[in-house]
Amino acid sequence: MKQKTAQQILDVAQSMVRNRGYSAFSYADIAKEIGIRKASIHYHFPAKDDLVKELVKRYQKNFARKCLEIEQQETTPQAQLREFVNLYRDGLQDNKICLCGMLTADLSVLNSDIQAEIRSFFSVTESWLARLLHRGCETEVWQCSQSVEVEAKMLLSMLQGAQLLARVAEDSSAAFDQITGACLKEKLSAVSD
Amino acid sequence: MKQKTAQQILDVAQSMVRNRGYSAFSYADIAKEIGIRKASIHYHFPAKDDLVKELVKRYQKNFARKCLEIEQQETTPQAQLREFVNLYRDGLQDNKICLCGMLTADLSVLNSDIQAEIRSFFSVTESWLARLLHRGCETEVWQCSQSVEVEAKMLLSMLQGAQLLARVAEDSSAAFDQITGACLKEKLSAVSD
DNA sequence: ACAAATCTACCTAGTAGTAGGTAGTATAAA
DNA sequence: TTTATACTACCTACTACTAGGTAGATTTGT
Repeated sequence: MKQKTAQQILDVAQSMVRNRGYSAFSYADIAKEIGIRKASIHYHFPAKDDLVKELVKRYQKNFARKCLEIEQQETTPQAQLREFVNLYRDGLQDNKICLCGMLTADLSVLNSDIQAEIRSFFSVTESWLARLLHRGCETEVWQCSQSVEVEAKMLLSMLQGAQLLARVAEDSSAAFDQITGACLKEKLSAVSD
Repeated sequence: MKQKTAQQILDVAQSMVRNRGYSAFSYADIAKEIGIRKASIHYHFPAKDDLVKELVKRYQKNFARKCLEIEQQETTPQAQLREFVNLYRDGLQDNKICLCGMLTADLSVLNSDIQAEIRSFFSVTESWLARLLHRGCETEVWQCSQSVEVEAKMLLSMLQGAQLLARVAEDSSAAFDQITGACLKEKLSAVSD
């Protein structure tokens, strides 16, 4: 039961950042949502930046865990790529985008500690995706016209952009699927499922 | 000379929104930058939302004009696509991204008027790009595996995402070029210039 | 003189953050 | 076993400051 409130604060904060961004949520918002006082949040996270930094760390940890789970499934690279893309569908129907995607938009108002944390997130994710693409090329499941690193950057850009553009559509998830589906079709000529 | 201050306000506001986002700039920031008082800004734009709405309208108008200029150049579709992508390089070195891309991240804190204005921007841009792709397909300059509309959405996503991800790189413009360059290579097998 | 534009001076409501206090719980000493 | 100490997790009540916004006087251009 220990640290229950702290977790709750992080959960609510994450939801708010993913929906509104860094500058558009306050300790008062979180306190109201949970039903505690602002000061209690300051007890767990002295400053807003402490909270957000912790948020990014936790997010990266969870994301890395999900990636590892995908990696450990004994399926084709195509299926793994599809699973990876599916991670980005999470929260879309509630107008939430990737925490780090949102914070990248807010990057210039964040302190350098958090900036570094965000950079790290993308760096790690990019490497993971590049490794997946590399496995696909090695097993000749698909061919990579350019370096897997650049291809990974491209895919990541497309995913972040698709999340963003999905927000302006009536049905966010459907819009996201349309865009990424088209991209997957190109990357993975024929997918079974 | 009429409306000189209003233009100046819009210019500074645009720069700030593109850099920090909607919630992270204030009338006080603009006033300080220009060297006038907050109240003077309220004279030209009674509420923040009036200012931002005007901002989006002006942005769309300028963007549409640039697109028209590209369209009227008597070059290949490839060159026009390249020119279009180049529009998205503007401001990157100052950590600025597309105004509407940024505001899409802030979408849930914006009023429905501005939301509609942003939706319109993407709708128009998407149509323009789809038409360009269509011309390319018709003249058999390149082949479109899927509908030009979906292809346009995909490209737009990639551009918005590339702008976002470019922010976390040391050299934003270079990162942007790397990502989009790879994408253009795929789309435009061989480009002359 | 008139009107447009800008000013000073203010308001209300919110922001992050702090000071100090209070239950309840765990630990340690007598 | 009682008592003293300290810690966790919250609270109320505040500070200093910033937000968007307004009223009304003053300046500026025609």
